[in-house]
Amino acid sequence: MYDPKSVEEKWRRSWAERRTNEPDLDGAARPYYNLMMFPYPSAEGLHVGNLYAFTGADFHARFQRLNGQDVFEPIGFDAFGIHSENYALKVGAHPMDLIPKSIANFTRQLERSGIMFDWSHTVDTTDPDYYRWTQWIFLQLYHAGLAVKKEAPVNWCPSCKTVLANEQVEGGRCERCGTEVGQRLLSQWFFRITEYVERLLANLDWIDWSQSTLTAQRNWIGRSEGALLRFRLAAGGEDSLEVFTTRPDTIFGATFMVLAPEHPLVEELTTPDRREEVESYRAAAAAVDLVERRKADERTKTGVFTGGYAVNPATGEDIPVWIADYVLMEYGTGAIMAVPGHDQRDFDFARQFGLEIRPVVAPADVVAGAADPASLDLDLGDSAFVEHTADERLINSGEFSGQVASEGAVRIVEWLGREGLGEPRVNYRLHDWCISRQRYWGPPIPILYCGECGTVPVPEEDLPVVLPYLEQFKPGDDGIAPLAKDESFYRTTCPSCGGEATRETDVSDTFLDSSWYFLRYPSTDFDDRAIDPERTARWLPVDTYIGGEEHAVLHLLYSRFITMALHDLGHVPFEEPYVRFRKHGLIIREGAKMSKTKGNVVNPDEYIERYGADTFRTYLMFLGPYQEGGDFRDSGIVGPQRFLSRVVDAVEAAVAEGLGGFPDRDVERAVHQTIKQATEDFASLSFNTAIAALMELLNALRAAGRVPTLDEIRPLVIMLGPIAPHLAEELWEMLGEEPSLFENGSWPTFDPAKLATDTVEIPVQVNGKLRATIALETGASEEEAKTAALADESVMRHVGEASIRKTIYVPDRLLNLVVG
RNA sequence: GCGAAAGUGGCGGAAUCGGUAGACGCGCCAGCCUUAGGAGCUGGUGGCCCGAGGGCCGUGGGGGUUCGAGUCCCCCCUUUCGCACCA
Repeated sequence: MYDPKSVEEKWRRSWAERRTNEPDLDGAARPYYNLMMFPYPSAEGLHVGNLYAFTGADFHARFQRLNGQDVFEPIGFDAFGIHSENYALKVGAHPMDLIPKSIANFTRQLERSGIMFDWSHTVDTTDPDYYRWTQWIFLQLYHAGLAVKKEAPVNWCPSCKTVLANEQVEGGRCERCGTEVGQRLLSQWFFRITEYVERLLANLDWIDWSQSTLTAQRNWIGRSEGALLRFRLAAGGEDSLEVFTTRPDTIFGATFMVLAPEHPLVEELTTPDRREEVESYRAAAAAVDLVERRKADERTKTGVFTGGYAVNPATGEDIPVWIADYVLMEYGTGAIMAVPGHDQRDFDFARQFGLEIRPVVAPADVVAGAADPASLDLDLGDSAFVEHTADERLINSGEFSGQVASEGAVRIVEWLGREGLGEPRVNYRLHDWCISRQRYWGPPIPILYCGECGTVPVPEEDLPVVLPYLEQFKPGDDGIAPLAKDESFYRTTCPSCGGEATRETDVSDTFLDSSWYFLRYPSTDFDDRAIDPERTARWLPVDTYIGGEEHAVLHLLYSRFITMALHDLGHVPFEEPYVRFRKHGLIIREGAKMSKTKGNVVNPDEYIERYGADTFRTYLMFLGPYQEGGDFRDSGIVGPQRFLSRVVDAVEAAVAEGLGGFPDRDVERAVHQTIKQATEDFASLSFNTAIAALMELLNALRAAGRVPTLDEIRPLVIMLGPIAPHLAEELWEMLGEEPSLFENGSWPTFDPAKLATDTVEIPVQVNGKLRATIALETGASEEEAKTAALADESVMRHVGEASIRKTIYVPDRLLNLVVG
């Protein structure tokens, strides 16, 4: 009789007493750091998606443990951020009161889940003992010149008079009041992640990560090679327009220029007669929020002519300068040379406003048939010519006409370079990381502003800058950050001159909290240092990190950057934090995405209460391939439940019978086969097939009412350890072994010799179609196989009178007779 | 639009150095046990045809390579996820 409740309670208590899950952080001989993404502790409690992620990571951890590793598996809470703050606002509570309750609830749920967390090393990002070190990291970056203040646009709700995160803007409107959102320029703190972009990119070539995650990071970084070109203004003067282009070969086709509406030279270029129109266009562009502005969709191109001209450095022609919102200030230089012949966006724009379209690239065969490539009329039809071929040629491009385009590009840049009008340039999509948040629920940025000394970092010994308990933490009616309303917080004295100073009132981004939490876990015992050198050297970098793909870019990229920066500053001895990263899949329910509005969210508590944590774990990992996710169907959970209960029956029967050894060769082979299969599956995180293999073994051990021997069933019990740890521990004890399984047990090994069989069943095909299966001695020769096959009635019937033209024989696998 | 992944029984899913498609589980069917069963045990279960010996079809669709294709190649369709006017 299997009673999960009592079994699980018994072993939960035993593990806590024995400190089974707390490795010796200073003395472990084979340290293995198994990390999972720490959760945001929502008030709703633990989501099954969290548990799915953690359970898979725990399967892996326990497998490593049984293989002799000293596994460190910590957990913590990512509790700062807009999410908590908004929830608190919604329910009319204070995050400082709410979060501890949520954490307590999460902890209770996690403790019942059977995951081998080391609860003596947890982290809570909202704890001053944690965020003092988050602030310390800010200071390290500040002193290294990697934290700088600059102006940047933010979303702004004119009704709520507050800054909004991109996620808070829905369809161009404020998610709270429905007012149209605009932009505002604000001075904010940035981390100069772009300084590290080449290293962040280069290391992707060797870190062992899920392929799709690597690709996502590469795309996010968005490296593109091209050139920076300078266009003088036709009106003369010092200023010139700089553009980034990946197609410098098309410069002869640049018939106009387009600037982002916010571009600083718009003012200078605009002629008096155009001023009114330009101003109103700029105002309209500023009224569209950042999110909406980027939604390409079906938006038709808009723009206005500034009245100004620039000089195309290749043709020497004056070309008109326009502004349009399809050019983004934050990419490249915020200005483009428009080549409507070879860029669809420019083409659309030129069509819209009747601007000249001049083709300058053509397929090689077209050029070959032309008399003079420097003067070639080409009809583009309804779209720009953008298809790239290796041999396409330049046309209508002066002395470069007729050259292969890719070579022409190099020549043209060289040519312009001699005039000081251009140079090769690599551009990135990645921007510096804005860490300022004009909100309440985050760590205050440790900076002071002094009338005498200017910007002053808070001295390390004054950390933490404690976030005060503010009754009114709501983002203000006046656009001022919540902390800016608390005089007792922001009024202070300057540590360098002793004069009056004010504190920075923005808090930092949650992603900063999570960018280093894994560095803290092993060092939580120390309150005089963030990262203990010895502990860090022993346990880091992380051996395996498992998490969701939704963090493929931001969190994983930011934490790589912070680690790299700390490495350069001498705080950690490695520059990549996660040796191995594996993404897990997403879990859906009954074929549909889980959501609160649909009311189909799985509440782990209910299932654990009803079936026990072991059954729930087993089902979560059985329902599909871990790295791809799966469909949680209530009807499916009884499978694992029956399986575990049959394991109990089998072990009880084996113990009652009390026999050892391997009396049955086929069963012994099945045991070895299963060990092989399960070992490989566990190593590759294929937990669903590992569980299936154990089910198969159990079926074999119990076939036709047989009772397994103790030796037959012991490996099964051990391999059940990572899957159903409480039950495996109970059965381990039942087998007379010394608890804990995870301290004393070791993963079984298989004997390749025991895998072999005397005979094999192989399929016989005639002309590729299966006609029979025959039993052969293992390793039988082709002749023997053929003889046996031809003795088979069904084979003979299909061979008939025809002669065998060809025989394909794969020993122990297949025989195919080709007749005709 | 770009990028990534994926389409297999009634269902969740196995099997990809090309070699017996459907492991394992759910469900379903039959039988056993039981006063009873939303319990347990045994066996069966891709579809169609059938003269009961077998035959044909079958991994989103269409072509191809091969003795042999779920697996490799080309074209198309669908779904999911990420990015999205990136110059």
